[in-house]
This record gives sequence, structure tokens and C-alpha cells, in this order.
Amino acid sequence: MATLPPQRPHDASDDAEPRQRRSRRKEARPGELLDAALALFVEKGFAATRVEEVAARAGVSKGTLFIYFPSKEELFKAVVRESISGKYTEFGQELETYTGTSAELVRYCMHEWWREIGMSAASGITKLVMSEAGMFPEIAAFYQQEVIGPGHDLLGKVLQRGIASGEFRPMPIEYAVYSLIAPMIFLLMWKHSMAPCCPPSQQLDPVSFIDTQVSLLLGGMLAPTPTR
Amino acid sequence: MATLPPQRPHDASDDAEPRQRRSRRKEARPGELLDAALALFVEKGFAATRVEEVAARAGVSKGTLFIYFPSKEELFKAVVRESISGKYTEFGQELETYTGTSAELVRYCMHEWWREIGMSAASGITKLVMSEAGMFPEIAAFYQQEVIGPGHDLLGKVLQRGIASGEFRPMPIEYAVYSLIAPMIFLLMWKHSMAPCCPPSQQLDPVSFIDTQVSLLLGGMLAPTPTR
Amino acid sequence: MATLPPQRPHDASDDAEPRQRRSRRKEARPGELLDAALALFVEKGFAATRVEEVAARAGVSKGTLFIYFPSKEELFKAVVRESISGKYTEFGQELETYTGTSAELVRYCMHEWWREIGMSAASGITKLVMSEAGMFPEIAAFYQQEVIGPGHDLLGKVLQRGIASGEFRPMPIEYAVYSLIAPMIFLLMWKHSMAPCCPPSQQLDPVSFIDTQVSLLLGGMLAPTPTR
Amino acid sequence: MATLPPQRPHDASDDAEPRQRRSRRKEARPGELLDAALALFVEKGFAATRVEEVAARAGVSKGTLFIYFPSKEELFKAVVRESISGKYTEFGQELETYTGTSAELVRYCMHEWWREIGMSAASGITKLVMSEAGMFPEIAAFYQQEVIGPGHDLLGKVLQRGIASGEFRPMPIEYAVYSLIAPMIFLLMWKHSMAPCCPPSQQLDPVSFIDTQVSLLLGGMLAPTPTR
DNA sequence: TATGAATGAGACTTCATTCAT
DNA sequence: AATGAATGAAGTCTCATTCAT
Repeated sequence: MATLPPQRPHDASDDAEPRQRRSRRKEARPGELLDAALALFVEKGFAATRVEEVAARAGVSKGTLFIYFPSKEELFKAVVRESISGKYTEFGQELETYTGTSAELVRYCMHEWWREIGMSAASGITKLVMSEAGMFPEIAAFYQQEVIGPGHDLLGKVLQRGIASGEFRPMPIEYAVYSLIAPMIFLLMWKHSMAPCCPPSQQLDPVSFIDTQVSLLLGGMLAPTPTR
Repeated sequence: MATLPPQRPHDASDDAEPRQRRSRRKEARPGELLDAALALFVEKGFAATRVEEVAARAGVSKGTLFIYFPSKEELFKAVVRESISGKYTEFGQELETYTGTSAELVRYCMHEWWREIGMSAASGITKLVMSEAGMFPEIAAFYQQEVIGPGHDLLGKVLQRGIASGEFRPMPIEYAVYSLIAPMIFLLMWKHSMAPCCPPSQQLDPVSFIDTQVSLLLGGMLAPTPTR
Repeated sequence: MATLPPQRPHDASDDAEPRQRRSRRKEARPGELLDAALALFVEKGFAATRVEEVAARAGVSKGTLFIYFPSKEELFKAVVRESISGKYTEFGQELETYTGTSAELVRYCMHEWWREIGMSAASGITKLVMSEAGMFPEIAAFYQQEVIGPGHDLLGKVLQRGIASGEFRPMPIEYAVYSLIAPMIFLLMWKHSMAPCCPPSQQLDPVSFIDTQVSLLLGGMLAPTPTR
Repeated sequence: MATLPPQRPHDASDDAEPRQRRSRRKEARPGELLDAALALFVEKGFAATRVEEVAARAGVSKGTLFIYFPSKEELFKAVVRESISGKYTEFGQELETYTGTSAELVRYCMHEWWREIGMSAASGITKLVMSEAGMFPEIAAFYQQEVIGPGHDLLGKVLQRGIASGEFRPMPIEYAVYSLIAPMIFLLMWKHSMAPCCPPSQQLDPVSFIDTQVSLLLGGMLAPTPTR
């Protein structure tokens, strides 16, 4: 099975600002601002996030933010663009060379996706895009085209592979793919909206949920085998 | 399978206002305002919706809104409260008297839920609550308690029923329930965020999606039968 | 000494509204509104008093108020006009026929004024007029002309009487009169502004204050007598 | 009699602004805003004064005001607090070392008070506080405690001094003190309310008024002397 | 005459954006 | 490049006034 790609160092950007970073690499500024903006946009929404907060969290002044981003809206777009750049290229390559069963591949994809995206700092981007789609339709369309679409195609190929090999029954692939996408999007939304508001007794363990979900779906996908 | 309940006449709430007499309209005002607010909050989010827009859409002036709701925030809370009042009581009763197979019941529940809630004017409430959870955590908790929780319990009973009768295999009910909830929440989010931004080729037919989803999940839930 | 003029019935207007007065004399309405308005204007000032409060305190609806007074400003003016109508005519007549010493007359005037005006419902009118003089200069001028001026003249005559009889020394009457007016205006202001905010230990007993004040002033007014 | 302290050059606080550099102005802003606010609050009252006016008079925009004061109400409180800071400390020290007669001291205090406070830019603060006491009782109580109370105590000591030395007769000091306070408060109220509305013929010269008032009161305070 | 629902001008306050330093 | 003081458009909310009933 493919090894995990090297985890981004990912400098814990959402702790209390140490403030004495001062003369560090200046080229890090936009990145810090994007990290701060992502966290706040996800948490409070675009309109309710003040640029001053973003700047403060990134350890710079309000004016500095406008040196790097011409407006709050451009900052928003940059956040989305940045968070989704080339997320699926490696996945595609892994798929080509994969040699195990398709059922394993499906399970692997789901867990891997959660580890890579669901647990990353960028995990809220989907929640953000969906929440703000009404105000930023072109961003939503962009996201659909750059993220959902490729992911959809990838999963489509996985299912196709299983059907082609006879491991999976024939099925309406278009919809079956959304059966895999839906729980992941649900998980992201849940993590960033309901989870923080729910008592511990109602928390949902993502890994167990994915396990159950995949098992059930595979139950419906796998072709009946004589031995089974 | 249970026959469909008679389709509600489906309150044509946003057609051209007939502009009735003042006194007649008084008791209708709060409802009209709530409808308008729901639509706009879902579409643009809480912060980006201006109360003047809400008032205009309800056919009244800005000041009138504040006669009925003391603040924008209270309006928001009223929208949520109003939209979820007693949604699940009938469902519960249907469940008790149902005599078909559990598989049919699951399928029925999902489709029925979509018809009753997913297609109603209140369908956006879930998207709204999840989008604004960061700003209104107590509303999210309220929603969890009043809507998600009861729905969860109801579905839990359905699965229990199937397991008890031997129709379903044993399964981790907590998570399996979320396997049924997740696609529905996904559908709502999709309908109110991505769908309006996507080209026709990428539209998702909710009924077909539910069909596929249920079929796949049931494949994993149903106990293996000798004849099968 | 002159008997007190018959106390106006003065229907305790600042208790909880009984509301079931309904079809009582309609001609009482403006008076009730004026009473309510006076009390509220004195307490909260013109701008901070809402006409709805005035109406509610008078037991009528907001709309009714505008039947009797074309605007809030006219209501204000009516309050002032009403509260000062012919306050000094009786005083003047008493003065003409008074036969005691001028010192006694001064003392009598001061105490009587306090009893008649300082303790009446209209006592706040001076505070009101002075507080709002900046916004209603013509009202202040009107008040000066109708109330302060006549009062000034009256007191001037009293002092003149004393000087003419040799009971008082010569003095700059213009200013001496203000020495009598000043403590009374001070008392009114105090009663309606500081007194309600002060702890009991700092309360000022008006009668004792007037006593002391008059005694001291008379000490400076009375001509030295050989026997004394 | 103590010589008058050299007349202060009398703070030319409301002349044409020289429009300095931004950074230089920063620490001056709150003061300019307080000056402007004091003038307008005294003139028009709290409610009728618009923050935009205050800002305009201070030469800044509306938004700038809110950088320095979080709300109109806090601005009001700051105006009062600022205007009364440490007004009485010097007075107290002068009193201790004074060597003249108590009658002279009384006269000196009154004139000095008028020069220092009555003629200063902060002169309207008493009028303001009394006018707004109904809406800001805690401010009125604060003023009573910080200004009226200490002034009262100071004057009480002056009278005590005179009585102890046999220069003044015994008298009810509590009330006698108010006989000194009352005309000063009257003067302030008059200056800021009636005076601007009265024709020149009815203007009151403060210094002459104080002279007369003090002479009359001293007439009642001084112990009779054999030679006199 | 009386009501009170409705209005809309106007107030306070916020905050994205600019710009002198 | 960075700052943060200043701006002013825009939003929420109030309340005097109107008017159909």
C-alpha cells in the first residue's frame, strides 16, 4: 500500500500568537495570513470575520494584510484556491499502480482521504465553501470543478475498476460515487459545525463511522460469490 | 409500502402578494417574515442578510420587522425554532404501526423524509444551522437536541426492529444510523449550496441518489439468505 | 395671613394606570396627557421621553395623543404653558393688602412659594425649562417673561416696600432679588436631579434650608436698630 | 486679603485648528473630542447631541470618535469624569494657610470659584449633570460625591473657622453651606440656560450678583460687635 | 373619537479600506 | 515593507408620525 506522502510541517498556526517572530522570512507572511483566514472563515463565516482579527492572528497589522491581498474578498478566494491546490494528483497516480482488491481500495481511499484532508488544517474548506456558496457562487463552481469533480472522477474509476474485474456488481456509477462522497462531506460539515456544540455523549468517531459506512456500502457493491 | 400521505397543497407562500387589509394581515405578518428570513438566511447567511431585505421580501418596511422581532438575532432564532417544530411526531407513530419489512421501512423513511422535509420550504434550515453553528452554537445544540437527536433515535428503532426480526445482521447501530443520516444532510447541503452553482450536467437527482444509497446500504445490512 | 388657595383636585396622575376609566369625561384627556408629559419630561428630558410612554401613562394610545397635540414639540410647549398659567396673580393681590413687617413678608413669600410651587406637580417645570433651554430657546424666553420676570417684579416690590419703610437698608435691588430667587431655583433643580440620586445622609430639607437662607439674607437686609 | 492668583492665559481651546500631522495629533484627539462633547452636551443635552456633530466640531469623522470612546454613553461619562478631576485639592491647601478674616475668606472663595470654574470651559458640567441626572443617576451620584460633597466640606470648614474664632455667630452649618452653594449653582444654570435666551436688559452680572449675595449672607452670619 | 399597525427618516455603531508616516 | 489612525459607507435599530379601521 502506498506510503503516506510527507506530512507538511504545517507550523501549528492556530495557537496564541508569539508575536516576536518579527524579522522572519517575509515570504511566509501570505501563508500565515491564509492560515489565519482559513481558520476564522471556517469558524465564523466570511461576513462575520473581521480582517483585523485575521491580521492579528497572523501577527501583523491590518494594513499589512492589504499589502498582500487587495480586498477581503480576494483574501477569501485565495484561501480557497490555496487550500485545494493539487490535492488529487498523487491520489491519481496511486490508483494506477494499485494491485489489491477494489474493496480494499475503496476502504483505503476513504480512510486515506480522511487522514490527508479531514484531519488537516484545510479540512474546513469544504464547510466554508458550502456555507458561503450563496454569496460566492463562482467560488463554489470553482471548488466543484477543481475538487469535487476530480474526486468524483477518481472514485468513478475505482468503481469502474471493481465492476470491470467482476468484483463489484453493475451499478449506477454516478450515484454510487456520491454514496462515497456524501459521508465524507457530512463528516467535514459535522466536524466544523455540530461537533463543537455537542456534548461528548453525542460525538462521532470519524474512523469508526467511515468503517461502518464503507462496510455497509461494500455489502451492496460486492458481487455475490458462490463461496461467500 | 405505505401509501404516500396526501401531498400538502404546498403553501404557495412566495407568490405575488394580494395586499390585504391591514387588520387582516396582522396575524400573518410574523409568518411571512419568517418565511422571507428563512429563504434569505439560507441563501446568503445570517451576517450577509440585511433586515431590510427580509422586510422587503415580506412586503413590509424595515420598521415593521422590529415590531415582531426585537432584533435580527431573535429573528434568526425564531426562524430556526419555527422551522423545526414537531417534525417528527407523526413519523414516530407511523413507525409503530408499520407492518412491512424493515428494508422497505428504511427505504420509505428516506424517501418520505425527502418529500416532507427535503422538498419543503424549511429544507434549508439544516444548511443554515450548520453554516451558522460557529456564530450560534446554542442554536446548533438546540437543533441537535430537537431534530438530529430525535431523528437519530427514530432511525435507531428502525434498525433495531430489523435486527430483532433477523432481517438485518447485527451492526453497530450508532454508526449505521449516521450512515442513513449522512446522505440526507449531504443532500440538503448540496441542494442549497453546490447545486445552484453547478452546470446541469453535474446535477444530482435526489430521488435516484436516495435509491442508490439505500440499495447499497441495505446490501450491507440485510442478513444473507439461503435463497440469495 | 392669606389662606391657601383651594388645592387643585389634581388626581394623583402618576400611579399605575387603572385603565378602566374609559368613558370618563373626554375633556380631561388633554390634562391627563399634560400631567403625564410633565412628569416624564422632567424625569428624562424632552428627547429621551417617548410619546408612547406619555400616552401609556395617561392611559391612552399613541394615536390619541396626536389628536390633541399635533407634535411632540407642541406637547412640550403646551406642558410649559399650562404649568405656568397665572401663577402670580394671587400673589400680587396678597402683597397689596399685606400689613405685617417686610421681613415677615419675605419669609412668608419664600415658604409660600415652596408650598404652592415647589411641592406641586408642576415643580419640575423650572428644571425642565432650564434643562431644555438650549433646544427650546423660545420656551426659555417665554418662561423668563411669564414666570421669572413677574416673580422678579413681585419680589422687587417687596424689597422696595421694606426699604421705603426704613425696615431694610438700601441695597442693589436687582441683585438682591436674585438672592431670593437663586435658592428657590436651586431647590427645584436639586429636588429633581440630585436628590433622587443621593443617599439619605445627604438629603436637604427644603423648609429648613429656606429658613436658614432667609434668616441669613435678612441679616444682611435689615437696617441696624439702636435697640438691637 | 490674599492676592488673586495670576489670571490664567485662559486656554484658547476653541480657536481655529492648525491641522497638525496625524501622528502628532493622536494624543490630542481624546481631549479635543471631550471639549467638543462637553460644549454640545451642555448646549443641547445628551440625547439631542449627535455624535457626528461632536466629531465634526473636533475636526474628525464619526468613525474616529469611536476609536477613542466605545459609545456615546461612555463619551458622556468621560466628559463628566474629565471635567471634575482634582478641582478642589488646591482650594483645600489655600484654606489651611489663610490668615485673613473668615468673612474675607468666604468672599474670596466665592469669587475665586467663579473665576476658576464658573468662567472655565467646564462651567457647564454642573448644568449638564443636573439636566441629565434622570437618565444617568450614577453620574449624578458620582458628581455629588466627587464635587458637591468635597465643596460642601470645604465650605463647612470655612464657616467652622469663623464660628470658632467668634467672628460668625453659631448657625446650622449644614444649611448655611447650601446657602453658599445654591447661588453658585444657580449662576451656572443661569449662564447655560436662561442667559442665552434673555434680552440684554435682563442679563445678570455674575460678579455683582456674588458680591450682593455674599454681603447679604455675611450680614446674617457675622456676630454683632459692640463698636458696630 | 380612538386605536395600533405601519412607516421611514435618522441615530448609533461597525469595519473594510486608505494613506501619511 | 509595515503600521495604525482615520475615514465613511452601510447596517441595525428607534421612534415620531400617519392612517385605515
